[in-house]
Amino acid sequence: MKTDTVFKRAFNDALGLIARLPDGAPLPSENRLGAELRVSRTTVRKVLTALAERGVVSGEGRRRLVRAAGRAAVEPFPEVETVPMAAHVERSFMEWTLRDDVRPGTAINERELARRFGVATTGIREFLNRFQRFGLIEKRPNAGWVFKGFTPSFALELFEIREMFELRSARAFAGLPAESPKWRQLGELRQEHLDLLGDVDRRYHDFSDLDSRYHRLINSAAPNRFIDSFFDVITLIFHYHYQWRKHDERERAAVAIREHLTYIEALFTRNIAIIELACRAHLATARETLIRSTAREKAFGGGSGTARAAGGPA
Amino acid sequence: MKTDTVFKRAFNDALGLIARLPDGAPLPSENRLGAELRVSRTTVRKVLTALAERGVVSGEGRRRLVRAAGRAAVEPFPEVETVPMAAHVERSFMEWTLRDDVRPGTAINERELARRFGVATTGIREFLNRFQRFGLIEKRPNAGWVFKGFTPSFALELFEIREMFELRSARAFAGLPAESPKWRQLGELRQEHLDLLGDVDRRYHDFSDLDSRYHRLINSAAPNRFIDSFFDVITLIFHYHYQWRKHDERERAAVAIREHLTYIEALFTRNIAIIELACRAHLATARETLIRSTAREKAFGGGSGTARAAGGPA
DNA sequence: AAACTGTTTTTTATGGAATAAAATCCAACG
DNA sequence: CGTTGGATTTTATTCCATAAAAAACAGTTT
Repeated sequence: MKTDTVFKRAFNDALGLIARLPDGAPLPSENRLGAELRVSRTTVRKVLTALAERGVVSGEGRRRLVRAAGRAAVEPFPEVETVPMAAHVERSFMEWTLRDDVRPGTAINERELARRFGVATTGIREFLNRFQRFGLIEKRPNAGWVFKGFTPSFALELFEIREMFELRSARAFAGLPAESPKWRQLGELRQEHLDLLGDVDRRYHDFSDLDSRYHRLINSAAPNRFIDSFFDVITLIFHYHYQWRKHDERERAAVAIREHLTYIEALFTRNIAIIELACRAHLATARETLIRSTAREKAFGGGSGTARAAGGPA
Repeated sequence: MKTDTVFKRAFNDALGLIARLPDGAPLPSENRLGAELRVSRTTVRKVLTALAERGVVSGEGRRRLVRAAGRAAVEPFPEVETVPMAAHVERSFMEWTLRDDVRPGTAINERELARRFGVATTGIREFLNRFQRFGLIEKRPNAGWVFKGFTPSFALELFEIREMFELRSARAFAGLPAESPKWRQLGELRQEHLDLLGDVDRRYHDFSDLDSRYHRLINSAAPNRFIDSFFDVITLIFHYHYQWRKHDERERAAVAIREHLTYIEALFTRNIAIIELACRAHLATARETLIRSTAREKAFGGGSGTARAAGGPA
């Protein structure tokens, strides 16, 4: 059966929305709410019914009002029930590979993962098919999947492409006309970097998101769907990687922020040679960090997961 | 239920194998047959049983013999029953978009495609999830898929990446040591090009495959999973594109072969500047061909398929 | 008429079951 | 002892059913 995470997320968001309205205020129209909550009217109506049942809104049809009295008592749905299955599976999979230190070459068993993650095999299959493009798994028809692993060669291949793409985008960015709004956005990001650097001891874990937004801005100078798609790979890898390798996290973030700032200044000069220098320097550091971490993963023992040997049929 | 295309394909291949053996010859062991037919022993045994039923082999266990008498009478399974569902869906989808001239922005309806292609919706979903990375479709959660189309911008973005990758690989190829076996392979491919050019009037449709093998050899000089994956996109697009746009096909193939030959000679010089020149020239021609064809597709009317408007929920 | 809500239809997401194919285990043969 | 074939177990593929969500349709109200 389809999960109702969409409804539950929308319900929770609606609670937040209502909290900002005064007692007795009229509710926005169903269409407006739909746009706000990013769901169809069907789901909006379901949310409204649920809110009415809990006494947070009163009235019917066009005459629905906010009831402040009920607001405090209403429990939102627990966070876990609002995450879509696809996201849950992705997260579970990445954590499985990282926590259990799954070895390169390990066979992936659909049924076992389904059991482990608490979903039907269909969900696993769908995830694996989508995830294939990330280069970490490989399909052997009629014989399952193989986990190829966070190996040093994975990191090297990833960064070879990343460097090509990033240099190309940085050059495109430098060529943007002075009146492009992207220069302003770049300035804003510079400020965000400075703010984060000033408070890096407490907020270093915010860097992952800032990093992604920065590189996304650079890429947006000359959009290309294949580059965007590749950047999804980077984002995913770094997201989980940062989450998992806590060692020296603060220090690594601080270094990266400073490199970004140099890179940003370089962009403002619009001098290609200077830009390439800053860009390459930053990517080299990032590559070293990732490679060091893959090597470490390999050196450690462990590897609990499914471990059927992986070879062709026959 | 799982299809038995693997069995049927193996059965047909086994018939071909047996045709080459003399009457009364002993059959290879089950393991050997499995390796030959590229299936598991389970399937080999199923094939052997089927062959025995049809009187093409006699005996049991280790004492199975070829019976020439029966061979001629045995019908192989029809070709269609030997193609795996995934391949069938892919082909149907590509033909659908090309033949019906599906417009950019058209919503893709899982059920309708399932009916049209004669498979369950699961098969369509799986295909779409895998196919997403090709950049021709896009998913809108809970609201289906959109066909983004063979637009000129698709062709431009495709070729921007292709050029980056191909130049990089060509440079790597030029740097291979003289004793690398790839130089010999390159020489063999040069000969194949010459052969094909000599008989291009009859064999121009063989170019698609040669093209793919040639570029794959170049890429193999410095393997990178992301480049290999991107090359799958190219291969698919060109495969169907060549199959569908028959106009000037012979002429286009002849031009491309000549460009390849120039490119190959350039590689043998190992002079980077010359190589880049030849490579860029070839890619420029290919890009023009593809762009011309996308423009044409857009100019024509038609667009029969599912045509629900594509927008976000609400 | 435009924007809204009530109702119905269509479509997607997900679990489950049945079968093909692969993998494994085991006894017998050479 | 290594290889082969027979029997069994495990796993992947595929179809189907059902609930959630979106979309379309049809009146109402302002």
